[in-house]
Amino acid sequence: MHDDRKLAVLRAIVEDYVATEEPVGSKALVERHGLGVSPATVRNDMAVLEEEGFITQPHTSAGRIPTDKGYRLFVDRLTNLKPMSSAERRAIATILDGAVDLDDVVQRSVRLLSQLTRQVAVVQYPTLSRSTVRHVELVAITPSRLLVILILSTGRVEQRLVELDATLDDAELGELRSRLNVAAAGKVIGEAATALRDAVPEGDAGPMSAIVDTLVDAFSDHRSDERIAVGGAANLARFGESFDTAVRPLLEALEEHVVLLKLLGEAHTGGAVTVRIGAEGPYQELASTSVVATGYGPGDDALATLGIVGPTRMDYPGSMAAVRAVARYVSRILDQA
Amino acid sequence: MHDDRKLAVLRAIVEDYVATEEPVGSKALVERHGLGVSPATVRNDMAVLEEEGFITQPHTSAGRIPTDKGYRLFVDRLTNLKPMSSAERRAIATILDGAVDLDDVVQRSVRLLSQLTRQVAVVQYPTLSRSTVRHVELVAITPSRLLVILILSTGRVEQRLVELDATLDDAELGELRSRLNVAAAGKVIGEAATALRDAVPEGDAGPMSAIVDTLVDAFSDHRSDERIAVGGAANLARFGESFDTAVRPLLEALEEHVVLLKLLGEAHTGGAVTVRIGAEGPYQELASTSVVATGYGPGDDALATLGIVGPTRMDYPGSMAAVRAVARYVSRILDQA
DNA sequence: CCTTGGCACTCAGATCAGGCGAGTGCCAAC
DNA sequence: GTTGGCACTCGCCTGATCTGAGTGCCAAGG
Repeated sequence: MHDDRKLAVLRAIVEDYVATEEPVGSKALVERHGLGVSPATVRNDMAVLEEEGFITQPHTSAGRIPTDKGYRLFVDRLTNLKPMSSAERRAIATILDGAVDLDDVVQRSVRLLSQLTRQVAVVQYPTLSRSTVRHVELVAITPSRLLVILILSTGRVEQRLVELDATLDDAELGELRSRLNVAAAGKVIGEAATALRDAVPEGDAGPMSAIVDTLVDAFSDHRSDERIAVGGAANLARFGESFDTAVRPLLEALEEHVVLLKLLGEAHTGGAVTVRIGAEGPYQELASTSVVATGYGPGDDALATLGIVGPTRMDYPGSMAAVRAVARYVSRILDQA
Repeated sequence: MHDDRKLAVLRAIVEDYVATEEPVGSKALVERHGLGVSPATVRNDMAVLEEEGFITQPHTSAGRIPTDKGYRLFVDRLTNLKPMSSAERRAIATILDGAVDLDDVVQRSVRLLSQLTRQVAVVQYPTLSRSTVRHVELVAITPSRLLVILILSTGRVEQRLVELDATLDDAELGELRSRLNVAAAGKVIGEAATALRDAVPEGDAGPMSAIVDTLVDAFSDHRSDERIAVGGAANLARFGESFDTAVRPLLEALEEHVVLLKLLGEAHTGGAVTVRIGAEGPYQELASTSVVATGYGPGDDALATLGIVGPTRMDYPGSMAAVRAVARYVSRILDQA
């Protein structure tokens, strides 16, 4: 038996099943794909594939459907990323180029990804941890209340309100501002934190100390690391079938941003698009969903992750191509900013 | 026939149907509620209620369920807002008091509302349109690139990047900054826009002009008016029943923030909690969902709207109480800020 | 005039049997 | 190694039957 024909059969099964959502039988297979052999031959191949665990029968008198292992093989060895059509490329470019700020880039990316793949899209906001401090700004709201604004290289802006014991005039405020910026500007936030701490005189309990505390707190505040945008939940409606086994757990996971981050996080391996299929990894509740994700960020740094979540029965080549294309384009935009 | 008993029957039907999700028959009714009359009597009442359009039969040999009109009467005349338990009050207080900034307040409110009501919660970010300018800040990133930061009274921060033809030193920057703040600070954004325009010398094409253009653009940018937080979508899983008629259109609406805003917007009538039931209003696709919403904001201004969306068959008294409680508490927090 | 027990009637949903047909596994022939 | 033939399996569709909750109506009682 030709080993590559066996693979061709697997590929055909995956493609048909993804397209039709129905178990695929030997006869339909040879008709739809020009395999050049008889159904009987295909049946033999399928028997072997089943024995090896790549496909399975939902019930005795039905066709075959791919197992997780089958999808895995398909993704790893049989997938040539479907190149995006030029229309799609143009759509990505025009939609993302219209963005006015970081928030908008993320929002648009989510929307775009969900439309391209017709799946649920997830985009993590660029993390603080590797970004640098661009500027610290102080704004007096009243003489004793200060708004501390932190501007990061990624374009993210954090703000905190500080109540002071003392009051400050404009000159003192200006002096404080410049001391803060000298200490922190241009540094990665980890280093900025220590530099700021060092800039506070030993035993100081005045405004400077209070502000630095607030800033350091803002640095280490992982809320921003956990920020995530989700879009295309309406696409869940399309897998009306297994509501309880697939849709419900997924909806729950989408609310749990921590879980989502973990799911996406598995992807963080270089520039490649990562695929998690079915029960791979933890989260058994999500056994019937797959994740296609990749890192993105300016330069070669993967500051954050974006991807899609959908049923294991999904169009992997198309999804992977879309995820890669969007990630590349977003990265390019972040480069310019 | 006693008219108030008829109403009692309607109330009982609504309560039972909401609780059990099943059409309620005359016998079950008298058993569960101490109506003090026989099933036959109730049947007569029900026949009248049906004739008047408050209840209906899904099919001949079934019990009754409330119509939209029935729910409407129930909400308008038969509902005493369920007071929140003291535990619930405390939960609201502790969760919302922990918020660090406006974004966080909104996020927490959504989460809270969805948990209290077990429905999908929607919270609109406070709108720009009525808020005032607290401060304008300029930050030079390079001598010719400026980050313009707009801080509003609601705590919202908008930022824009401006490319200048000229370069500016620190002194010039400071002077510009103070001119901008003199013109805009403390004003409602509409007035701030005209004041800023007036502050630009006739025919000026320099930095001041470019910055003012950017600011005015940020004012009129309605993106921020349309910002919305959605939470608790997982609760949709609970109405597994009518997936296509109820869940799908709702999921789609949740993505369309414009639609959501319109839905919530109908609520803007003073401090009261507004209820839209089923096919009331436009959006026929949402015929089987109801909206419970109310305005909120500092003082008596309703800057924005928050509420929940769920099946017409929902616990109105509970939902209304929760919406009102959260809105009040959020308003109080905005008062302090 | 309202209420109540009685009673015949209706009809959705559950249960079951029979038949259909897609798909399989196996085998003998090429 | 491939192919046609063939008996077999079994999920699902269809139609028939049964059950029971719930109704509408009526005649009797307060």
